Amino acid sequence: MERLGTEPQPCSDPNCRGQHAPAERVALAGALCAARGNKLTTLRRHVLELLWESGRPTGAYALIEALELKYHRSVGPPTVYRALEFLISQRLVSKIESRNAYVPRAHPERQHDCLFFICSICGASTELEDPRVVEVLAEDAEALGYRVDRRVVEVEGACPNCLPALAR
Amino acid sequence: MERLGTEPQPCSDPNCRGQHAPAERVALAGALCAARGNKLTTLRRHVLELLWESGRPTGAYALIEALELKYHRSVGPPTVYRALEFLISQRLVSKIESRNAYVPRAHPERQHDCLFFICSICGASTELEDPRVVEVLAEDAEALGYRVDRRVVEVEGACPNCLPALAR
DNA sequence: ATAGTAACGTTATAACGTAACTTTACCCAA
DNA sequence: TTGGGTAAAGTTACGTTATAACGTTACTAT
Repeated sequence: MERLGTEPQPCSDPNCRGQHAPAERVALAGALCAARGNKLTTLRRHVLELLWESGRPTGAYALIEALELKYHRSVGPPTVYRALEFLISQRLVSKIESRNAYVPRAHPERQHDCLFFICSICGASTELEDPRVVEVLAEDAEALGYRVDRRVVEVEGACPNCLPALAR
Repeated sequence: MERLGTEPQPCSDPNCRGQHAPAERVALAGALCAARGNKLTTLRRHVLELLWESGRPTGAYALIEALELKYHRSVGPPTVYRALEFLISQRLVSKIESRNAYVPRAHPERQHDCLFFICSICGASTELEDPRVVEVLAEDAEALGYRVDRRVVEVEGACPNCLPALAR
């Protein structure tokens, strides 16, 4: 395995849910890419930064607008989609399929697929790792004779912040 | 609860995975709608029939083409999307979010959300019901303080039919 | 220098989905 | 039976998400 030296270290808590500053996240991402022999170019880093700063699943076209606003660079859809493709391949980002939107991953160094809770009121999402889900799906796949390549697990609902507002 | 009389009865096996003829499925769907005070109109029935006959997740625009071919009726996107919306509301159809495609549900009389296995080679999908997934997600939601409204669980992989072809 | 390659830019278009308004079909009450 | 109400479907136009195809730039390595 690669040595990270004095570079930023991943958080050791599987369910910390990303309570870290965007800059720290992006620095770790750069280190991970380098260790894997890939490049987190300026464009890719900008997209990742915007995702961390957004705080909620963000669409590709919203990213295009944000790139213009914050970094004064005007890019076409293919450019952003390619950056997203790269970030996803590096496990730095996941797509939320039920929203056609993208979120940064808190633990890019991990192999597992994530599980997402999405609040339909405020739009925020929470990433979670639960080996039980993986296990149960693996058993079902086994019973069906399926080989599993990828899991999409998204739970839509109301988050703890928004629930009280609903009761009112 | 409503009485179904001599009308078609749902299959009693939770994991039968829809080994029934499309016509039988559509008849059951009509009975269910009627019992709920809703109408499975001709258009809605045609869409449902096409989905059963397709055998794999099918996009809205593919349905539009199929409607023209099989029933010689030319419809616009809103018409098909409205039919799909109705069928989903009646639990007769689910959307596969990771594919932007639609599948008929084997057990429309059940409340639960389904779980789907999708073969990335042949494109076929398999519907499954697994209370363990629901339970685990409910526990996670509880821990996060989330209220669950809807679950999207889609597993992409290779089905038992296609796996052998891959090894070759 | 220059050839190879990876990333990015550009144009156009495909694929998916919906808003807003009109028309039709059907039911029911007077 | 006729008119009025309502649910469904038709129509037009457009918004949103994603990709194909091809050109350009920039770095790397010899």
